[in-house]
Amino acid sequence: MSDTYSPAEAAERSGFSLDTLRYYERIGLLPPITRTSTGHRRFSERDLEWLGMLRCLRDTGMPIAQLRRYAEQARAGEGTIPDRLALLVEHAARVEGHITRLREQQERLRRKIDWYSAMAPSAPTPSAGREEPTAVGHGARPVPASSGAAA
Amino acid sequence: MSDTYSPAEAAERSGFSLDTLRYYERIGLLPPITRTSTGHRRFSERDLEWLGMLRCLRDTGMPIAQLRRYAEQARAGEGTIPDRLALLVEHAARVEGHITRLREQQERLRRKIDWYSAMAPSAPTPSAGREEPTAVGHGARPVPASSGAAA
DNA sequence: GTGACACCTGGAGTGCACTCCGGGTCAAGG
DNA sequence: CCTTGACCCGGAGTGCACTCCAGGTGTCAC
Repeated sequence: MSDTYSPAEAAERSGFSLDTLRYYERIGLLPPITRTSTGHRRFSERDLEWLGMLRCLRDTGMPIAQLRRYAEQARAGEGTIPDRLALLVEHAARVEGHITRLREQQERLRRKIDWYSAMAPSAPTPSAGREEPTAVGHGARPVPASSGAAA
Repeated sequence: MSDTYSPAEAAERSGFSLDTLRYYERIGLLPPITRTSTGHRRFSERDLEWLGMLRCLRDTGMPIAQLRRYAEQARAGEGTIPDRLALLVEHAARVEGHITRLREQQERLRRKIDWYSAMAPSAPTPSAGREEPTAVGHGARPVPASSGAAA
């Protein structure tokens, strides 16, 4: 218990680079990390757990700014739990949507690949008017790019 | 047939902004778009289909540089079909991996949300030593960030 | 023919999330 | 002691993918 980790270990275990760990601490995604008497960081088990959460949220596309709000709330105590809950629920919904969109596009990709596969090995310039399936499915996406629905 | 579209229509149908369409033409993701006598672009049905493909690949995280190679090959004729096929297959695999990772993280997120839900409405600072499930599952990710496995 | 609006160009600017740098300190084995 | 490698800091730099700008031309309904 009460194990601590060097920056290098923390980096390895969290998957963030050393620079990123320092950066995260600077911008407040991490609490001030405990230091040895000579100023070297020592990451606690708790820090590592928190890094795991950050990893999860970053991997699912949460922007730094939002992460910051979340970190702030987490530091502010249990009164913010409803806020944090709302934030996570909303995020999970976005992730869900993202996965769905990704799957649709993956399906389209698959069709294109099938078409290429039928093309590549056997048919040497058949010249038959077989159109490329570029426009398969999805009746366009008329979203005027206003909302920040990217990632 | 042989419908054409104004830049605004092309933007609406493809979901790219006008600026992005011009940018894409400049960097060679789009072939030189047909112009009216006065220099205004007219997008063909074919252009729109190609834009749909670009949309699919961008949405699934293919970087511009790779898209460029793909566009180049597409312009180079049918001899490049095996290359294009390989590129898409590889990309589809990456997308698959990405979806998988996303689902894992989504699951973790769900557990965290459950925990917060149990916390928020009923328990007013119970002070019981119930640890946050930040570290649930996944025995860390010891990847030293060397390969470009992000996105 | 005139006002409103769409479109043109090249180049500069933006936002995000890191990543690198240089110059210095610390820790530990031989 | 001395070297080697991990670590410290603030700040500058990078890469990506757009996005905006200024100044000018086209189009079209009224």
